[in-house]
Amino acid sequence: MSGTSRRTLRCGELRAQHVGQRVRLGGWVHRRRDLGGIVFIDLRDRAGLVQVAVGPGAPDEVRRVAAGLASETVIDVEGDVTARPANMKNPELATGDVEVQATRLTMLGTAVTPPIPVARGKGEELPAEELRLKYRHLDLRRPEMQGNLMLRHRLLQRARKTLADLEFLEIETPILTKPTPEGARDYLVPSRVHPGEFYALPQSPQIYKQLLMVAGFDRYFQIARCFRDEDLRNDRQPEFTQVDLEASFVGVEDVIGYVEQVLVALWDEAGHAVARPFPRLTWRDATERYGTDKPDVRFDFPIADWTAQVKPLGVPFFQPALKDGARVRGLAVKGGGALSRKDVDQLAEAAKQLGAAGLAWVKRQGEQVSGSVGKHFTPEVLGALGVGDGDAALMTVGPDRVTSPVLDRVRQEIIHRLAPAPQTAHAFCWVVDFPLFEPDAETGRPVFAHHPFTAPHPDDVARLDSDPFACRALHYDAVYNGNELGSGSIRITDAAVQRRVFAHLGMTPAEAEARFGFLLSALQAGAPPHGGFAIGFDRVVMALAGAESMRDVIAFPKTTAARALFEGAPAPANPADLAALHIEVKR
RNA sequence: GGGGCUGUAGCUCAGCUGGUUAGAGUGCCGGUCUGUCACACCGGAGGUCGCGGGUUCGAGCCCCGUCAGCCCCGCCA
Repeated sequence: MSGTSRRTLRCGELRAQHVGQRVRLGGWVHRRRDLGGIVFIDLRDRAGLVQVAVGPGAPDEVRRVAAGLASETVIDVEGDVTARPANMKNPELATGDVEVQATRLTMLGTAVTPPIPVARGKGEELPAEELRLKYRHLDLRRPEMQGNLMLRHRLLQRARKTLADLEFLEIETPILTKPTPEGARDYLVPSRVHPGEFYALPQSPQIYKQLLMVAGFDRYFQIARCFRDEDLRNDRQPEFTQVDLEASFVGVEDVIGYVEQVLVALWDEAGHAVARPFPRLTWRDATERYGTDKPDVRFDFPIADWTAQVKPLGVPFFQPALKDGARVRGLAVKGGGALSRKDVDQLAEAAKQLGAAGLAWVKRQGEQVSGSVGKHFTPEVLGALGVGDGDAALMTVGPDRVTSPVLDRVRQEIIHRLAPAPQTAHAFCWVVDFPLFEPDAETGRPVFAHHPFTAPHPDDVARLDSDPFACRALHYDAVYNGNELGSGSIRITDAAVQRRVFAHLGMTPAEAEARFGFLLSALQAGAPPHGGFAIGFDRVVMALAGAESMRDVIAFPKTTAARALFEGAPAPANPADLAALHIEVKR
């Protein structure tokens, strides 16, 4: 299959079975070892490395070319595949049992000395990320990056096949869409033919896929590129890929079932067996036990409410907050005695940065109790909290909105520092029963926690106006080892309910009509019950590739300042082009 | 928008309390070498210490500003 008119097969595909054959190879000079009388060339392509030998018996022309080959030159080699003598095999190389004795050798593409190395020694540091992005064509040649992108390809194919087998139809939706006032900032595209008007790049195909359900396509999916003009993170790029799906005549169970099948297939593609169904926990339990809506449930190490046990101890650090009705919450750390004073100080510093008053700690060594609030605790009290010999307790006090993120962070840091054995390698879970509203950061007024098309929980619809914060949404998140892999919901299909929701967002009926009239009129045209999900595909690849950064699973990613260093985007526009778009730039 | 870390040879880094001519490994160039696989050995070239300003007799090192990359908070319906 890999053969062409200019090669027999790929370099990395050679095996003992090819011994005796004459082959023609094309590839990049990975490394060259010139021993004088004999030259070895490691020739590389996407399949791997093979050693080409140019010995004293090779034609003079071949020896002359081999002696002058620079790294990363593209060459065309013809030669005989020979078995290596036993003591000259290289077990670290898939092709290490054989080598190619070159009989013909030509340079196809000369290469200047690469500014960053492609071939890297064991333990050698990677070049600065800035340089890796600037010389992306070289960075992408590295076997690690080739492996990441080849895995990404296989996962994409597997997602497609899995959904197609489940009778989902792959349908494309527009990239030039309508700006939306809510949610993330839009990337805007000016219209040439309509002065002063703009398209937006989609933040997700949300409304389109709902329209496809109204149109009767029943099950839709798309490998969708999405765009959000927000500040970036290690796992957030301004353009990213979702495995987006939507289905009709479904409930929460159906959608969760489809998504589990896709995720299990993707993990299988990467060689990991994962059991279904995934465990579920409610949003309330997740935030109570883990302090976050994306808990890492690989570790059975929950946050506990210790208010009842700690309040009677009269610890000065806790008293003022306890008077205001706050709770003391903490973590019983098995083996926490191993945490150094420096560890604890750093944890406390991190806690303060997240708004905690501080982080109180106690260590128990037999009958000895020490720590910042140690003198208030006895072994008996600690035992009741689950803190045994050699363990530690870390705790803080305050409103849940502060203690939850603080203890989430502390819990993650402790897992990182003490590196306990996980109970499972691949811990999926569903977080369900999210609240429909959350308080606005400034006004405290209820605002939608998700997008405004999410259906309220049927048991809570009656409380929509009277007690909005108590209303749950038919919204669910897929979480893997503490990472949110995606979210979805059952949608509102009643136009009247959808109008009420828009009114909740502070939109007048006229505004709702102007912004979402096309959705409202669709819902009145006979809308089936429907719901869906979007899997953050880049995060899936990150997890399965073991990549530290999303940039390592995207061929041409942006920097944290949303720049493309390779091609140099964004860039100032030509004044004539701006004029044609009716745009004047103020600086 | 805010905070932190980093920026010294092509690359990865060291550079003490501010003090003479800024170092190492690797890559590159030249040489020796017939079994290496990060080949080995000998020799050599290579520096706007990110950029701008300031303090000082003197700045890679201290101060201010700025740019870039990375990490985090805000943000991401």
